[in-house]
Amino acid sequence: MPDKPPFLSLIRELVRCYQAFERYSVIDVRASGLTPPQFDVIATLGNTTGMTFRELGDKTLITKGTLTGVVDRLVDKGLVRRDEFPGDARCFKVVLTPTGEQEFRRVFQPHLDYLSQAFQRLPAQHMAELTDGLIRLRRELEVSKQEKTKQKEAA
Amino acid sequence: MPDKPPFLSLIRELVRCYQAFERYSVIDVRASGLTPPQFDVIATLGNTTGMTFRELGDKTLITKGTLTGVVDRLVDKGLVRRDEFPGDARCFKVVLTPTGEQEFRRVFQPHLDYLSQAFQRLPAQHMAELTDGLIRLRRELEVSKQEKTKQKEAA
DNA sequence: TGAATTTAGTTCTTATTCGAACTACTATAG
DNA sequence: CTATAGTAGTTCGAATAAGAACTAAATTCA
Repeated sequence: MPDKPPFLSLIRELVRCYQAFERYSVIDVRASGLTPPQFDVIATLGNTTGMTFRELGDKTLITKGTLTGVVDRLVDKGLVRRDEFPGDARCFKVVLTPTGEQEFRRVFQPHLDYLSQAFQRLPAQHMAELTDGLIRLRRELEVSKQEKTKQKEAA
Repeated sequence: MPDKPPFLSLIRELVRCYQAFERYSVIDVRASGLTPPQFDVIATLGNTTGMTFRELGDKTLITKGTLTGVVDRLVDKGLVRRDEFPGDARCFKVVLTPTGEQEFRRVFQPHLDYLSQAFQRLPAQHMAELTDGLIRLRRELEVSKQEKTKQKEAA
């Protein structure tokens, strides 16, 4: 059996580490009564004056078709509102309602505290190196994706 | 504004890096006519004599409820079969059909080649360090999750 | 100005995704 | 041997998820 190329190990560990994080995080998120995407939206809208679907989608990485449904359910729960967007009638400004603000304060900081517990035993130096490594890898992936997309468009 | 704790940057980059990888990978996977989970199942069953739902779920990280549907659709496509499992009437052995084997050979190695292109510019040393860092982080997350789960059970 | 193009959100379809309840079968304890 | 507990898959319900088609509004540009 030939040696496994190093990039396969890296992919494997990237995926497993991400999943381990999600599995840890979701325990606390679900306890709040919100789904992970709903939590993500509330967390993103907190301490802002609201934003359009496009902005919200860019930050949460939720595609617009999905975002419509997520926001709908948050509106049903009374946590979020679609406001007019002055100057562009195509847009909405998605804003936390007072109840939504309250919910944000109730769940956000505690969730950060919860997350921080899992990182306590990692030296800051180690975290910084890992962060840098991930940034570099992401750049490579984004560049490669650009190249592939261009190849497609050219065809 | 206080400094952002290092663990938040790390989380952010872990998530973004993972998503960047998925977005790059999925371009090639979709071109094969399979969905990502379907591709994952085919890739996992390739070069094996088949395995139970439980094994398949463990390897692909797909939960059993989801796996039923994924396997159903692969059966519909003629790529996979549910065989009897001798000795335990509760189990199936999920196996690639000859068409499935053919599909595996058609898509698997080319996908690895596709993936490897994105990693070409990263030094092997760099990949190895990043892999190690991810493993350490995953351990911390798994340990923390264990602790949280135990706390819940105790309550 | 007016046609063509782009952009913002919604809607629709198909496929996951998870958790929980359920069925059938197996293993274990007494 | 039998009541109980555990395991393997399926089914169900609610929520995502991506992409494509669609509507309405804004922008470009001839």
